[in-house]
Amino acid sequence: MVKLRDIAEETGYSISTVSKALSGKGRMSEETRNTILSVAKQLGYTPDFYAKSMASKTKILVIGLIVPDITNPFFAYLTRGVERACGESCLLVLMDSFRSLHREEQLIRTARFYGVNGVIVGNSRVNDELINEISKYVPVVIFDKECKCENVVSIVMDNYYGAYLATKHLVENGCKNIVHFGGTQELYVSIQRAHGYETAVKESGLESHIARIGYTFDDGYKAAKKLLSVGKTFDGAFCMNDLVALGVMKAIKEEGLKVPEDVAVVGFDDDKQLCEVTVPSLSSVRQPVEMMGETAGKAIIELINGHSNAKKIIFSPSLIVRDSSLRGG
Amino acid sequence: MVKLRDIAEETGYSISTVSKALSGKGRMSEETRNTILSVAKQLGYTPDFYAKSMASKTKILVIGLIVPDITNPFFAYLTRGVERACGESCLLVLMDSFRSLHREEQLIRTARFYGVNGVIVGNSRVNDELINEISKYVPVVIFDKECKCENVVSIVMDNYYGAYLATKHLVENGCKNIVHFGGTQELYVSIQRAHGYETAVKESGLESHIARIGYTFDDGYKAAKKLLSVGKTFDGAFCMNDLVALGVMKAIKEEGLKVPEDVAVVGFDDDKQLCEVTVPSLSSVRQPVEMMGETAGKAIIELINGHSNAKKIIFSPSLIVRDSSLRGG
DNA sequence: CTGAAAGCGCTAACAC
DNA sequence: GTGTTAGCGCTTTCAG
Repeated sequence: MVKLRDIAEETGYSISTVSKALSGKGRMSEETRNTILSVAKQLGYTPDFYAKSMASKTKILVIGLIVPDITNPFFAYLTRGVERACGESCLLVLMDSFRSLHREEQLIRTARFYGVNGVIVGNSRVNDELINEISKYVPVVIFDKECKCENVVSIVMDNYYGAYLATKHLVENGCKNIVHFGGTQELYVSIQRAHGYETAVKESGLESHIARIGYTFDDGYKAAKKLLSVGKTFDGAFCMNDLVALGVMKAIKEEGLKVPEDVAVVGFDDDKQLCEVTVPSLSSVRQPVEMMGETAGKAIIELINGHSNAKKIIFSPSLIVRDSSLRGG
Repeated sequence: MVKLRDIAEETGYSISTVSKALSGKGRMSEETRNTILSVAKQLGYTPDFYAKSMASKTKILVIGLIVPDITNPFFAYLTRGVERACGESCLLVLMDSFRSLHREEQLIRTARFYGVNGVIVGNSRVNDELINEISKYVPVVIFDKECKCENVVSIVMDNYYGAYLATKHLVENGCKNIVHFGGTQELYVSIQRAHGYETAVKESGLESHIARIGYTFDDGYKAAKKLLSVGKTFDGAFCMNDLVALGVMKAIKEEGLKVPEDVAVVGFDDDKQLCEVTVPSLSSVRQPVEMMGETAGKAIIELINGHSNAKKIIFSPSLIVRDSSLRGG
């Protein structure tokens, strides 16, 4: 690697003069500067980032982002939001746990050793102690989890309200018999969504029926198929996520029923790619993921800079109505 | 920030002893080590990554990955592949150009200033000169582009062959009148795919009909709609990508035709989420994106370590047959 | 306008 | 076993 000393030797100037010429800081004759610049270029000089960071007071911010799966659109959008917040002034180190809890813990635990000034944890299943522990060393922003630690801000979505919105919408579209195809019980967001659904259903004087299934297309398909096969009919379906909703829709169609005429369907997540591409297009509860990511980025930067103002930021979902739930009249 | 000196002062040992205790390198009494370790913990010591990297011979590798859009599944999978190659020993700095050519150039040009030891450019529209220029400073791996520079390895997909495969498959399923819903002419991959299609069609004694459209669901929908509305019928459609294919399928259904009975459809990219979720499920040409990413990661590591063996690595696509193109008999 | 010297926080020979 | 010393490559006073 060519370094300042090489340029200094080549030009006959001192290292510090070269440094100044390159950084444009000190005052010097045009000639000197030009000579140095051209020699630097000619030699193919690249400043040593580490040496630079160490010597100068003002270091560039490095943000670590830990996600369970970058191929999941949710986290891809989250990442993009964080990137927006980074702008030109921060580096983003991406760490993927490949859905392994063990690896996620490992990453959270070791991130601070890699020059990372702050860590954003997307949707963690990790226990609070660990977060608590590492937040002593480095600021943390975390998704879908509350944490009372000093250096932690939580970013959460009002899942309850999203579910409530979706269910009410089904009611307003004339559904009398709404099934919730929900997630497993251990996940916090599942519980919240189920809760929102129940509230809305009861408020409307209807009965609640929750199918605890899972998160895949297949889960939705099988559950709906089963229900329909035993003659259990329904005219509305509020689903855990878009994939489940599509599975449910497939089952409905196979039984000769029509969406939304016979059964109105609403999903969750508003994966655009998915929702707008199916026939009929799928209504869904939209989480402002990218904005949440951007907020997370800004929050971590503020934490790093020492003026953290928030502890918890709550985002509201909105309902995107498409064809799958819209009944004329 | 607490540093080695603080621990040294607190324990009464010297800085170097502390360093050795923490790194586990030197030999010393258990007692000394334990004292140091516990004081370090108590003080909340985190090693300075930059100082460490600079002082030690063996630095951790940092790979820069430049993508146009992380929310595009293609690049998400690419990223994941690179991450796999990184393992525990490399850091991945993700840089998103947000589809701005200007920003992409900027990123390519400045990446080397951020402690990045090698750069992977996913699908660049940037001209060769720039690549040429920066490859003098830092090793580069680039997608869908050939480059004869010293420090560059190219990773390419055989788009021609993929298109050929898909078209042949349609022919074998009895299609006599196959339309190619293709991309714009300026993109290299579009040209290649169109070429593969033409070869297959001519080989089979059929006529070629290429609709140069674009890359979205809407593009596909409108183009197919238009064709069908002027009475131009076809019984096979090979589409630029999966989104276009879904658009085409929608148009076909709206005209009262059935897929695959009346028109067989094949997409490109094999976006699983999309292909398996539609009715009928969509046949598609699969690019081994994640593996390509992993290969890219390995290649850049090899380049950085000085033993680059390859200049160009070509991947073959495969055809994933689902319901949209499968005719009984 | 230019250079000498100190120091960023850490590692690694080499002495004691 | 433990401490001394000399850097890593750069920035930044402070002299000249």
